[in-house]
Amino acid sequence: MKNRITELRGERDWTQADLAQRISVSRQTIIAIEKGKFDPSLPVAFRLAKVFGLTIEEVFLDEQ
Amino acid sequence: MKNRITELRGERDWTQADLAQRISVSRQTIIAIEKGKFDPSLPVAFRLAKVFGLTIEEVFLDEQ
DNA sequence: CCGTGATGTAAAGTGTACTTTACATCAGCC
DNA sequence: GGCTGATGTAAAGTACACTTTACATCACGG
Repeated sequence: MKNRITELRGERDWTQADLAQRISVSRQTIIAIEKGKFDPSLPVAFRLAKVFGLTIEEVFLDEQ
Repeated sequence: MKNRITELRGERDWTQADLAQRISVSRQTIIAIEKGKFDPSLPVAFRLAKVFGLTIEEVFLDEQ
């Protein structure tokens, strides 16, 4: 499942460590999600959408 | 994380087995999610929202 | 009654989300 | 050249999402 996290994070000039702290996960988790190593859990997905002020559907691409 | 799955499934007169089949998970997974035993993964959450014709935010309640 | 369908519980196993720690690389700066 | 910050990789461990199988309960129709 693709996502726009690297892009959205860049727009806000946040480092991976910044974002990790904002949503209470480790930096490794951010790296893994950005690199597509795995999908976040639903609660983490909600926190990511919220921190960017977007909906989950706007952050994660449902490529069917 | 609360969800409206039991309610939405009921409105459509689908059994747990029906819904499980439609989104390609086991019936146990539906039971566990309805009973709040755990949250679905993001891909399963997307499939649930899609099968109900709603957004993830409309199916899952982000109680902060 | 008895059978059937829908819902539920339990347990054991597999895979994945997430953590912590440690180290590598690369760019920019002084 | 050496320091620092940002990004990345790797590995080991924990917690949780999901599966399969098996069995219990309860409502309903015949």
